[in-house]
Order: sequence, then structure tokens, then C-alpha cells
Amino acid sequence: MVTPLHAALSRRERQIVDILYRRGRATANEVMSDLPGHPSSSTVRTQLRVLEQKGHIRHEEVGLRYVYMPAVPRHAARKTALRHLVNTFFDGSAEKAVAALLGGEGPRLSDETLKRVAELVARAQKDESR
Amino acid sequence: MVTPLHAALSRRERQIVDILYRRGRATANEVMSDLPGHPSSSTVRTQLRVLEQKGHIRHEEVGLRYVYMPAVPRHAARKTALRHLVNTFFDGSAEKAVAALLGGEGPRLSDETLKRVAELVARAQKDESR
DNA sequence: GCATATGTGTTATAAAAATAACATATGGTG
DNA sequence: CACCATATGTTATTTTTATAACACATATGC
Repeated sequence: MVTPLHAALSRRERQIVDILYRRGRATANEVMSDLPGHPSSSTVRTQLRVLEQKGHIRHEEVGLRYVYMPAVPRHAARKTALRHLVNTFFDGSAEKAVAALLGGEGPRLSDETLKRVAELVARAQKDESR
Repeated sequence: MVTPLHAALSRRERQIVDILYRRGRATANEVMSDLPGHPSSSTVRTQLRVLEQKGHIRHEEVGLRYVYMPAVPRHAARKTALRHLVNTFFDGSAEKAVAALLGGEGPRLSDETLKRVAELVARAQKDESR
């Protein structure tokens, strides 16, 4: 079985890493405020340190505080996540996943957006035939 | 913060539930064989029982054995998973997610498939303008 | 310059998860 | 029918995770 990075994380660790992917970068306090259940600052900082020690995230010092970010670049992580999701819920079919996205499983797409998506498809078709 | 069902699961529990979504239904032994790290049968069965007790999965008796399956229907779970992934990695933009799927972040799409996707888009556009 | 607000580091403890030994049930087979 | 293979159930233990109290550092305003 493939084990995406995600799979190695505990419940809370995943929540934290996801927050970092959503925000790009965040301080301990920002992470804390996004977490459910009002964990204490101390708790969150400890978890951040553990995550860093495990190599999942890293930090930069900005003035007084630490700013944390994922160790794995977003585009790499999302590729893995996407593949995992497609395999788990869409029988490995990217087409089915696209269908779900277009068909309202997820946010509604505007007319504008659909036009751009149509272009994406057209471009992919061109690439394919080369 | 939204807490998808997934988020409430521990590392191993997630792996197990994902296996059930991939397979649809599975016996304890089948789950075991899909899990990394060669856990003992005893371990896996205990985990299945815990997951059931928590309400995440259920089982049917088929002859001698139990066949487990997710408690939440696949289409519902994947909707949640999709939304979470789009929010985490694609700034909430379904369009960006589609772009990633078309652009090779994931399995390559055949010409055939792209044609069908183009139709999906066309249909979505029609729906939209109504 | 010193109290205060806001950081981080260390360490201990409680809670949850993971693991598996051992016990019990059931069906087939010589 | 006794034995073996294959299930499930119970229970205990180890490991990991989650939590937070307490200690220390550094700016800032009065």
C-alpha cells in the first residue's frame, strides 16, 4: 500500500498541518485559533515542536516569534492527497472526480468558471494529441 | 472550523476506513492484508470493533465471518473529503482542483476520457444558464 | 529600569491508540 | 467424534498522543 505523508500523522497533527497548508504559514497562536476545542497555547506549541522534530513542518524566526510552515511544498502534498482521494473514493478515476467537482459535490461553479474549465479541457486535449 | 468525520479518526482508524471505502466491504482478514506493517489479526479485529462502537463502520454476518463496511455512504463521505481537500490545497477553488486533475496531478487522462469530460463541462454549462 | 504582555523551552501527567496473548465458538473432514 | 482450520471475544500491556503547568527570555510603555 502507498502511505502518503498524511497517513503517518495523528489526528491532531493532521489538523495542524492542514491549517498550515491552508494558511501557507502561521504562528503558534494562529494555529491555535484555528484548532477546535480551545487547546492551550502550551499544548499547541508542544505539538508544533514535535511535528517539526518529525520533519513534517519547519519554522522561521520572525522577530520574536516563530512562523511555521509545512516541510513539504503544497503542490507536492496536494498531488499526493489528490491521488489518495481519487483512489479511495473514485476508483482511481480522475474523470469521476472531475465529474463530482462539476456536479455540485463541492462549491457551485459559476458560468465564468465553467468557461475557463472548458478551456482547460481543450488545452489538455491538444496536449494529448501531440 | 469544520470537522469532517475523517478528522475525528486516529491514524490507523483512517487507514482502515479508507480501505473499506476503496473495497466497499471487507472481512477482517482483507483489511489486515491491506494494512501496512503486518499488524496481527487480533489487533485489526480489535480496531474494527472499536471503530464500530464509535459508529464509523458497521458489519454484517455472512456465514461464519463478519463483513465490515463504512457507516457513512461513500458518496456522502467523498463529498466531505472533496470539500476538505479543495479548501486545504486549492484555496476553496473547485476550478483549481479540476485543473490539477487535468494537468497531470494524478493519473494521466486519455483522449477518450477528455472527450467525456468536455461533455460534462458542456452539460454543467447548460445547467448553469437555466 | 521595571512591571507587563507576549513569546518560547522543559518537563510531567493523563488520555487515547495500538498491539497482541489468550480464550471461546463453529464448521468441515477423515 | 475428535481434530484442525478459521472465526470472533476478552483483556492486559506498551506506545503514542494530547494536554498543560511551570520556567525562562525579550520587547514595550510608563
